Amino acid sequence: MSRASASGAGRAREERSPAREAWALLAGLVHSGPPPFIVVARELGLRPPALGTLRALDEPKTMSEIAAVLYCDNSNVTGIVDGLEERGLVSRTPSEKDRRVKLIALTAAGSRVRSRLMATLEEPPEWLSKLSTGEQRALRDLLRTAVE
Amino acid sequence: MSRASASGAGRAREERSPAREAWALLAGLVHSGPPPFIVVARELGLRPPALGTLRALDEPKTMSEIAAVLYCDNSNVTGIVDGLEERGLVSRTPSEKDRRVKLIALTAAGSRVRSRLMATLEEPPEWLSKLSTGEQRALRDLLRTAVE
DNA sequence: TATTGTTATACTCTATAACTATA
DNA sequence: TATAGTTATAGAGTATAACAATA
Repeated sequence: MSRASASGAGRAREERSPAREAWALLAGLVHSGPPPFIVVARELGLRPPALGTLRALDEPKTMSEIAAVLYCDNSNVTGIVDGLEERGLVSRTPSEKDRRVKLIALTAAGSRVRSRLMATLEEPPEWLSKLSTGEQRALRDLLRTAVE
Repeated sequence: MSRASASGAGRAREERSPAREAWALLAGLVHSGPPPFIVVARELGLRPPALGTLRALDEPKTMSEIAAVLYCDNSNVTGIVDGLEERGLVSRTPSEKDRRVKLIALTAAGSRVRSRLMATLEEPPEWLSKLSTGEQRALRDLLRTAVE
């Protein structure tokens, strides 16, 4: 029996799924260093959910929208925004259209903190920077295709 | 002035750094759905740090090693392992070489939970599965290069 | 009635510091 | 002395349920 024993369709010279291998390789690369998000959170003296809230505030958002971004219950956002408000990083104002809704927006100080955060997160990791420019372009083009 | 105004070396036809764009595209793809790790944690009734501990236990590890994987203080691991031990998912036994050290190992039940976890995490996301096989191979090869 | 956000509660995660038991 | 792990403490994150205000 020299035929492949894997479960895939009947393709000669069976190979391990390239998608699965790519995904495993990517996980290994991404987890190879300290998680940037946690590192930045410590530098800024904020906890990850608070930082995730700042990241989401590219424009003002409601409490519910923030809960959706954080994948947590609505009730948690109250405390998280409370903390950010006490630090003077966000403001909380009722919407004029529907007074049940509160709009959370960055203050000037919050905008500065968010800029520092985004600058760090947008910095490519070492494994990516060390690829050749041609390889970086090839990767970029593949990811553009994936985004469609 | 038709020359590029960006800060890079003097290359004609300046382009945005392909590494930065690739990194931004990747972040967008990875954050496009609910975080699998959090989803699985809820399904299994475990919190992310407890799940991260199980994931790390491909073989027995010390408390300190687990703390390093979780990027948290040593003292936190006590409570996390306590919870896993109460659920019968891990065992805690002193090392024979150095009795200060405790070795944490999966039980049979813990091994089953870890298998379910890993099966989910290893599943490629939709954006990757929908690439053509050729594109998947090209991505895999690029990532192999990055790993070296 | 339904929805947005808050409060109350209980539990988990987290860092710091002090402690123990080994080395 | 130094190290591995624990305990104590205080504060933040989390889900559930009940609630107030608004729609």
